[in-house]
Amino acid sequence: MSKVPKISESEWLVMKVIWDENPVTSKKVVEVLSDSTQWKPKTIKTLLSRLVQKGAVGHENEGRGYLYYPLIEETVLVKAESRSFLKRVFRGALKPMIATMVESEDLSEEEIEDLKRLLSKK
Amino acid sequence: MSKVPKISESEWLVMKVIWDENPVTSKKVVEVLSDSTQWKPKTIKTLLSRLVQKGAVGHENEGRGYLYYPLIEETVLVKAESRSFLKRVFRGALKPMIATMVESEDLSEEEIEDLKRLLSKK
DNA sequence: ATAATATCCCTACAATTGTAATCCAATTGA
DNA sequence: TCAATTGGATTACAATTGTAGGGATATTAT
Repeated sequence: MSKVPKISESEWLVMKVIWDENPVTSKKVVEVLSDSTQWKPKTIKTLLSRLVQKGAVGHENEGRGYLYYPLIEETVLVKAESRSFLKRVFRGALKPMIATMVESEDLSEEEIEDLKRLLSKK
Repeated sequence: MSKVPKISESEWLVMKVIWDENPVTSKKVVEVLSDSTQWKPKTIKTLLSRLVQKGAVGHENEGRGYLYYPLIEETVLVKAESRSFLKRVFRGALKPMIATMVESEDLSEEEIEDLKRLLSKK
């Protein structure tokens, strides 16, 4: 049944880099995240190790270090998180959730059309 | 600017009871949550205290105990959480989020119609 | 060849979270 | 009236999280 590990807020940022750059060295992860965070390289290494421990990330040798790659697909984690969020915040009710989001965030004309089309297909 | 406090997973369950039953005694909160969780009354008391500390809940005297009431509106907390979720999991992109949710959750005919109408109004 | 550097592994340490138990005062039931 | 119960305050304690530092080792620059 392969449980999905819990990924913390900070770990999510690291996962995103790993999904985007797959496979990737820690050096590269540090580079990418140094743009969007204030984290010290050591902090990023710690997060990487924790993700490995959690089974979310794997690695193979590449010279002196590792090449990291995801062991969990982004879509799988995204779905698990979405479901948990939906349950926690909206008591599981999808419609109010979408309504809230659509009200409070911005959508372009085109996106609205796309979504309507998507709904029609259901 | 009144920052929105961070409410943990378990605390959310308590908040929902407080919003629903506002105002409410701890006894009542315990009653309601005993149906949906395995928590001991003491655990629920702890969560209540933490919510008070965080400024999410207030109380006034009522006999030997307190009457608890929310200090933060549900919509405010819901919006804050939604935004943070959207950013963390979907990199802030609303359309993919809705697409994912619509794909993986169930919506009735009617809900789909409602949503289309809602989108049309935007 | 040495010194500087980069990687990993291990350790650190406070705050938050989950999950209560203990202690004390007030209330209530016998 | 005296004991049992209940509610709140305080304390507990391990796991997770945020945020690194230190040490060992390999690599690279001089």
